[in-house]
Amino acid sequence: MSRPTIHDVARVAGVSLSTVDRVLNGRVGVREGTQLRVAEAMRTLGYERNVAAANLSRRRQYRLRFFLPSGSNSFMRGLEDRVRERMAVAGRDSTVIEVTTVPPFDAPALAAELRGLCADAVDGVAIVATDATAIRVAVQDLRARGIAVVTLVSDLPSSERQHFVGIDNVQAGRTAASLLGRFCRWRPGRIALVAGSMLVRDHVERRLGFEQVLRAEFPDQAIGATIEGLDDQDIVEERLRTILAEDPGITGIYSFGAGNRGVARAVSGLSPDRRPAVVVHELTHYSRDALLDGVFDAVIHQDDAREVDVAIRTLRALADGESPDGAAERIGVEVFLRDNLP
Amino acid sequence: MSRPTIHDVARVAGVSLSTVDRVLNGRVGVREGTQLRVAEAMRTLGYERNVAAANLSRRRQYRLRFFLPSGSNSFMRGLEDRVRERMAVAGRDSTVIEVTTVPPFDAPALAAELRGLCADAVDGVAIVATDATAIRVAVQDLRARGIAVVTLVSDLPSSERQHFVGIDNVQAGRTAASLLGRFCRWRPGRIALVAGSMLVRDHVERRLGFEQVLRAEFPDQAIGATIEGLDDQDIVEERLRTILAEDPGITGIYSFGAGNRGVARAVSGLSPDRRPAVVVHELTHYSRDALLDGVFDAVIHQDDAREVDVAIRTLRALADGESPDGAAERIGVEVFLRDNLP
DNA sequence: CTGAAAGCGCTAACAA
DNA sequence: TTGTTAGCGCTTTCAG
Repeated sequence: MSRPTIHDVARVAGVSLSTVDRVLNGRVGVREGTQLRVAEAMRTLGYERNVAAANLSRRRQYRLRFFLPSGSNSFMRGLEDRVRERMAVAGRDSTVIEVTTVPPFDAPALAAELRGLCADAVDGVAIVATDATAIRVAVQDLRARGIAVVTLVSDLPSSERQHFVGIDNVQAGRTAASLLGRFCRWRPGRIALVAGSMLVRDHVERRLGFEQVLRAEFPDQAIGATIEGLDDQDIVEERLRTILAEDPGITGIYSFGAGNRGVARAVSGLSPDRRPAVVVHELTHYSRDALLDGVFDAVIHQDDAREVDVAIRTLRALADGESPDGAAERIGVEVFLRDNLP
Repeated sequence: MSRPTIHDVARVAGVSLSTVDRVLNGRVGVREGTQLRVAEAMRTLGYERNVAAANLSRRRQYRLRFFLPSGSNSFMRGLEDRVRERMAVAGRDSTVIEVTTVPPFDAPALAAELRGLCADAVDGVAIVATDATAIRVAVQDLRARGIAVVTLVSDLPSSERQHFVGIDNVQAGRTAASLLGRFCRWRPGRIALVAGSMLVRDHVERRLGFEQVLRAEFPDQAIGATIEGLDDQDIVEERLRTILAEDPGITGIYSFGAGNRGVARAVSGLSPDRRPAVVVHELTHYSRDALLDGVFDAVIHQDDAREVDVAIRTLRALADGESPDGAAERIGVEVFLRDNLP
């Protein structure tokens, strides 16, 4: 009726509680035969350890640390807010969370921070990775010191991070093309691309996915001019204005970096009937307003609150030596229109 | 440094553990003055109860029960699968879950089941509601017996259910219009509507939202014929075929009931260049295939796995007398294209 | 009205 | 190699 406890296991195996505890936790100093008897008892009883009780007894604390880029990027600031919200209530799950911000795109700075971490002060870290060798090495170091590592939002492939919490950016690009292609279907033309920096892996992936789908499925839409806005709204605005003035055949815009405010300003200058369909990334205060004003048609989004939660759960599981449940914790590419805003 | 415990509170207030416990749990038999001293101590220490320890001590079990419609509706069967997945691992959170299926749209049957529930066998129930007075009364009864009640997927407004876990269907309809309007923007025509039954509240709401947006924002698209498919794929297929044959000006189809297979079959009979844009509800095995085949353009979805999780968390919180965190647990209207499928 | 003591399921010294 | 014992933070008898 109620779940079996170590007492039951001990009784059935004919040993003491401590012995059960030892084999349960894979500690040394138990004769092979005894181990087998205990394991057997567990199996027949269908024993499952009560994690809450174990944590209570052990006074277990999960000490986690988030490394986020500093700067004015709205998405990152939102992400930080979400982390701080979790910080405030993390005590309930016996975990303490800390945040460190580091200059964006500054691999040496991040690597230095990571190197400074002490294994008996932190159980796991979540990092918004910059794709650099220094970071890969730092991650390898952390793992060697027994610290769990997940990447958040931006991945670091072929490193020793144990998990990536974020969206598939190729899929995001494909989705954008799928939307824009349909939005412009009966009106052949060119779609302008606004990148942040093609040096950032996410942006390259988004563009790749976009081109794949647009080429294959929407031959009446060509890829027009591509501008690199460096995630700066003013640069984006100015270049985009120029392009739009030069080419009246632009039917759509896909912006896959930051600088949404620049896109909004450039587009809202146009007369409504000439306005192209616009798809951008990340739902923020600004992109939300642009959706509501009818300046943007769709926003491709990743759920930052969910990403933070998943990162926390994943790090806790990893710290306990469990393997996180990938499927359940997947972060999807979300699509927002004016009408399904949260 | 570590969180204060009732020991600390007791010491500061100059009382025993039991007294702290009594005021903590609002039990009777504590002099007013003592109560205040204890409350004061809690405040100054910033005491927060350790729920895990409390549940351990109390050997608390959350006993929850889901009532789902039986029948072949793919979405409901998927929902049931999700509940059963949770059942299997619920023990870890000291909760036991049971599922009861009842004939769909059969209010008396559901009401009878609910009436049979015993308060000392169940702490909370989640029901996929049928909008009927008998159910409202049954819910009132459950609440009177101290059982927590949430509605799932389909709400029962102005009843005593404590929470609704599901999407806003007006918003879903608006989103569909927003998509279809854009998909057909440069090609004036008529959009055909496929309802399940206009007797079901969800469907009425979806249609309402759809009309609102289509009328206001996409005047070049009229609302064409509306068919009532009774959630039966064969009926849907036949009627839709008729309509499509009669009216070559149909640019889009919005199907907001079940019967997706019927829609897919009717549409795939058309030559590709005459094919209307198609938006349907609920991502299932079938709608997924239709998306991949390019027969459907978009699917409006609600995340059933998430709904089940949220329902469980909400019921647990309600059973503890807490008020669930509405904002964090909101279920959004999701949009899937071929390219952002999970 | 208040307090002492036993115990929830598990872990961690410390003995044996 | 194994067992005994005292907690973790809280609840719950049962006395006082």
